[in-house]
Amino acid sequence: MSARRGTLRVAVIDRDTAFLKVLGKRLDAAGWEYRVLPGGAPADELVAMKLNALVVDPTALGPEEGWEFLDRISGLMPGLGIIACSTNSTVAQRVRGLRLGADDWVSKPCHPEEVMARIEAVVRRRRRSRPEAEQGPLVVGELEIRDDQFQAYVAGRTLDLTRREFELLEILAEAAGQVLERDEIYRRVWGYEMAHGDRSVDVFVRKLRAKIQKHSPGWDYIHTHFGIGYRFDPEPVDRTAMGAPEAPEALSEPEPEPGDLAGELAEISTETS
Amino acid sequence: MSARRGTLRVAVIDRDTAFLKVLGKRLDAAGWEYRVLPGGAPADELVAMKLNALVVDPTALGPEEGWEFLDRISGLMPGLGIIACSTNSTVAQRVRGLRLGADDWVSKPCHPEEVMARIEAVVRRRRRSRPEAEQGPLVVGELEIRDDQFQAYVAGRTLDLTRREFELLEILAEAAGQVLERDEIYRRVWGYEMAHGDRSVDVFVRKLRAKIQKHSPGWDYIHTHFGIGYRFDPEPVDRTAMGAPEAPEALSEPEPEPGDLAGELAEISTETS
DNA sequence: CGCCGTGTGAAAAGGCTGTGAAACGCGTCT
DNA sequence: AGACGCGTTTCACAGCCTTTTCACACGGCG
Repeated sequence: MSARRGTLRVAVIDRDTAFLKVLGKRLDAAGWEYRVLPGGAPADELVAMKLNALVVDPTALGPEEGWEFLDRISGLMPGLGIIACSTNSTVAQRVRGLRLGADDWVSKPCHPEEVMARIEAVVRRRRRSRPEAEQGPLVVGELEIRDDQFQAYVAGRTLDLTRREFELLEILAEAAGQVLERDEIYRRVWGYEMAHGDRSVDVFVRKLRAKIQKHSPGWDYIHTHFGIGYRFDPEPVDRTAMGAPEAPEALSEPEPEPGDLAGELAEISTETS
Repeated sequence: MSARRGTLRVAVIDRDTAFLKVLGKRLDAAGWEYRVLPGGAPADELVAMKLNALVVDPTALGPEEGWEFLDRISGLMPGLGIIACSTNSTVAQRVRGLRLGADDWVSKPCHPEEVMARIEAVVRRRRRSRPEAEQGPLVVGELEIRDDQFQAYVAGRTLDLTRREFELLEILAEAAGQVLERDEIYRRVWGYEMAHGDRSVDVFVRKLRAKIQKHSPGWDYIHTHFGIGYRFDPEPVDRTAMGAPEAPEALSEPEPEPGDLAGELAEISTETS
């Protein structure tokens, strides 16, 4: 996510000036990028910030709004580390917060160093379980996706993706092999709930496909799952499917052997049927 | 990993009997599988236990051994959730533990419910970040049902189920062994009340049967209960019941032996009588 | 034997997606 | 201010896939 390795991008939602001051100093010293938000921020804004973690005092948002926020934000941004941090919390509150999606809950007063260690632990937990180096440029098929550039490339040439196009591609590529529902895609890219009948996802998929194919024909990346959504999976385009009437069994087509994950996944796609 | 969904497998390394007793009671109540280890256990033994999480009091292992253990085990089993839990810890100790690889650090005395909530949070985060790692792709008979793909497979080959077909199969398979009434099936798949005389469920059961049998003949999965509904139960097809004139006694037919649960249930079904 | 519930095949209806283009919002340049 | 370029959103329509409906055959059950 972040440019440098070891540098994290964090947002802090709190009004506790003393806490903010002390924590801010430490964050500066560590060289982390951070931003303080006085109160709640629009969800799509938080999505756009590409955060690694979020430190939030639920009580700063109001008695009920805090819980709603935890619930909503954890659903909207899976992968974001959420550390709740409040004064005078009860066991029941902490349990509720953790169950709603918080990854950790620290009781104030607390040492900023410990808060940072817990942020690191939460973020590390996420990265560690992704064997693929997540911080490096993601390379799939002929595509190279650089999050530090907000751009994708093929053979070093830029695809000229717009911001939304890039974010859509990023979301899809990070969940490569997995089928994502339209609603979830919309929620994670646009940051709010999709209205019924909204075709934005479809339209952007089309634009993405066009730009990708222009630079990397010979590969199919985004597959449609009828009635569900889309799946990102780079695979060479199947030439046998083209209208060549002559039986081409001589040239061994890439028959997906059982047990081969790529092969399995390939057959799910709509165009296979 | 674990047999049932929602069930976690945990090991606790501690000597604090009071803590162990209280926590154990809660773990039992929640139905989690857990094991208490008095002291350190060989690393390979821990690996073999296929744990979701590990609760450990570093001080129970000795002044220095605790740190070494955290370091070693977190490196050895990335993906394992590690919750440290000790009395009278200092900020420096907690920071050190978290940096060494612990995912969370709870200070005793603590409420077992909070410990469990924190375990859940740690495991949840690990799972969410590795979607492809099967969080339980429900395997029954020769069938493999993957909800992250909205598809079912036999020997790695997709059944090409449509969305409704998949949802029907999922509902049935999750209630494997018990008979579901048409009304309930309809309500859970379609989301609203079934109109009188609606044959949709029947039609989709037929489609499902066709697609399943095409890929997995030799097994019966969906059984009809006259006047009631359907029951999902994978069982080898009974060749003796077939009116096949050619004597196939050479190939040993899988006779459902008495005492076998699947066999017993089988006799309830319509076609058996 | 007759009734009712279920299996089956196919036609009809409905919904979903691909696609091109127009409309809109926004910031920049002249 | 107005024109312009750019990116995003909305719209309409065609084509295809899915779902629903229907008619009929079959089989259990009283």
